[in-house]
Amino acid sequence: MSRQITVADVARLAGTSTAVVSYVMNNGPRPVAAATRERVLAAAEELGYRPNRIARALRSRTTGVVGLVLADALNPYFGALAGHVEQALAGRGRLMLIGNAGYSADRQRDLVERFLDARVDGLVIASADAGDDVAAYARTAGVPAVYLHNGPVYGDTPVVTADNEGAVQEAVAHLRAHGHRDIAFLAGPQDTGPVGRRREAWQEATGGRGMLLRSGYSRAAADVLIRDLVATGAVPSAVIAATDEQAIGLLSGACATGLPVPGRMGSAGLPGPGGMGATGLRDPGGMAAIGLRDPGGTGAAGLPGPSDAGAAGLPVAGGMAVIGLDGTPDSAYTAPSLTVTGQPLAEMARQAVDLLLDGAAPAYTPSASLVRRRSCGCGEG
Amino acid sequence: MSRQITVADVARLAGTSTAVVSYVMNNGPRPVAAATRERVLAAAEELGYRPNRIARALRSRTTGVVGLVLADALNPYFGALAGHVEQALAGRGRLMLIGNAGYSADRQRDLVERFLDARVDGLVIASADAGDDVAAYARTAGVPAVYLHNGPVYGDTPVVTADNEGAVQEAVAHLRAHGHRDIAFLAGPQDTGPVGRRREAWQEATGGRGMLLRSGYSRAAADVLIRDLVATGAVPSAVIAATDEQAIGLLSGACATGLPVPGRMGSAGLPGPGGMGATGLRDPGGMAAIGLRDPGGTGAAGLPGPSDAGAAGLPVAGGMAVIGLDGTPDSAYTAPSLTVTGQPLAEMARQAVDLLLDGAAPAYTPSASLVRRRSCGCGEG
DNA sequence: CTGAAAGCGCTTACAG
DNA sequence: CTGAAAGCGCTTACAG
Repeated sequence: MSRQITVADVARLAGTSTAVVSYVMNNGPRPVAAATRERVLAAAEELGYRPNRIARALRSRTTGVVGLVLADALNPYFGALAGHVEQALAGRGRLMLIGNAGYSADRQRDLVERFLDARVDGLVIASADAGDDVAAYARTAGVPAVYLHNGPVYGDTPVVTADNEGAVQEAVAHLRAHGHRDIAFLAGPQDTGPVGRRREAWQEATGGRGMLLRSGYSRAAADVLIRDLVATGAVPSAVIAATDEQAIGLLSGACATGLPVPGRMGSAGLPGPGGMGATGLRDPGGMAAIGLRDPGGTGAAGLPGPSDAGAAGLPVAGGMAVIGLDGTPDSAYTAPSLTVTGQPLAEMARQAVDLLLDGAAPAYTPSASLVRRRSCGCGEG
Repeated sequence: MSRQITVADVARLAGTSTAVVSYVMNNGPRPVAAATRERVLAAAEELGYRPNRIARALRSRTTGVVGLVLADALNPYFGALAGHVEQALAGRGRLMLIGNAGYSADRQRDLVERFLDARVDGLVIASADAGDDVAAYARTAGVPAVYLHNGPVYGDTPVVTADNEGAVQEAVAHLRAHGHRDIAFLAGPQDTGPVGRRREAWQEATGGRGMLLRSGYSRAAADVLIRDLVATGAVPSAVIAATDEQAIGLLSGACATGLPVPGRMGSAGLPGPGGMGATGLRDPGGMAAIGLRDPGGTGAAGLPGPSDAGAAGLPVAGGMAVIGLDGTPDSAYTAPSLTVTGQPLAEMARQAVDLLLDGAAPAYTPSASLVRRRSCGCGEG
């Protein structure tokens, strides 16, 4: 390839100065006569001139790049969030550097350092529970930062989140409408952050009735948890999972152990809409009906199957309704389809980007509205 | 914040020149006396000096940033791939710019232009079927590029992919071992790229027996497809889905319509391991046994349930075994758990990065090995 | 409205 | 092994 085309080349061909070329390319900060402008544009076009963003960045101290730090790049919730942030940034002419902290506070800190070194114009932190106030640290270095999804309780960095409390209230009310009285909550291992706020909202809405369950945030962790509960016969009749990942793990473990979701099986036992949809609303008395599952015979495979749990004669026999609180795209195509309170991820991403770039405080907290599908006991989907 | 610390500040404090500071910070290209080196390091430490990467980039024409173009950032397969590329890049001290083409050739082209403007040191293209040879275009501008997962058939840009043919052969052999003779294949809307190679491998391995199905690459598309098939009674007894997304959509639609996966139901009808695992291998005669599903009663909900399809008297009644060909992390926690040929995404990402940075041709095509779970008819998982 | 020139913070021949 | 100086390609006071 030949030498790079520079402002000097364009200026020469247009018969003007480099300053004017710059004014034209950037639409400012000085006005340029229309005729001159045309000549410059024509020259740039003819030469195939592309401004060197690195040189511009060095001189103007702005790179047009924003860094995104993700708690867990492999988690579809954060993955979807990243996609929306990239979109919002692209709409504002910015490029996005991405880094995965993998739930490590050290790695998160390290990532922030590297982004600062790369002279990003700003930082979006989509963090998990742990870690120190890296956004405040970034501001020390003169780089604006916002938290998305979750931020430290103290400190004055703005945080963009969905309406966690409202989401939980909707979920609780909906399960109540299905006749559940005791509604369990599946939280994280420890829960500061949004999961904690969701748990508190659940406690408030239910008066502390119902089990508090905990597992890691992975599908695997929730899968193991529900298998254990099935084995001990302590399965709740309804559970709100703090995250979709956990809800999906619940569904997976339930399927593997033969625990029906959402509700009790019809006598023929098929988990199709015929068997479940028609009996979606339970007897509102509260105690889940004890359904007959696996009446002999087929449970002989030796795995801890449904018959084992059923034989214990515990409430598990009625099955388990599940609601997830994230509303990731994945949740629509689980088996059964997952009822969620859908967080408006695109809107949250847009708010975070506007906040970062304009300092515009979000006008409202985007609300998460209930998406009724099958796992709660509704017949749809 | 105060003025930035520069090489000049460090040089002054260390009593040396800026050239020597640079030599120390970069370990070259000239040697530095140990004593001088110590003084420079101490001065840098004392001042909290952080090299300005923008200035370095302008001068040395290398940014330490690599761009990743993704066909679809919201697809977990590409999401997982992105995570691994970021990891591999971080291991080599590089930062990653990410961009989402959203299956649009135009947007992909645009992204490449912007990354080139940002002076990335290299480009990794994880593209879908469509689009022109953007990697060749990048090389025109002097920027190396590699394809990951998929690349154009012609042209001399290196492509890193998994062993698609081997994966399909394994999947076919495994379904045969389960007693299936006619094995369907779910391809994309059109299939150049890896999906096409997978389809061809299927055709070769099965001699063209079995249905060729097509749907979009989303879960939703495969979900709709299987619902249609159930409605018309044309459900294959075994299907290999070109992508995990499609396989998951199949599972979802199957659950919604009451179509059992993987196989025929035991008489008690529970999809637990007891009902399925014990009868995992079908009668090897070939024709799937027609199981009795939903023997009256519960199918009355009005939705197109299993009884509707079953009443048509077609092979669907035996249920459907499913295998996915990607092996994304998601696939382990579907309901039922999805049997896949697991692509070694981390290894592929590493190969692509090494190839890009060192020009080192991969020593081998990473093979995709079968992960047996439940959806194929195995009792595990 | 336009031009000549300084300077962003580095790296790198070049000369010693 | 070290130093003085040019120069990467822009933007931006400053002077006209």
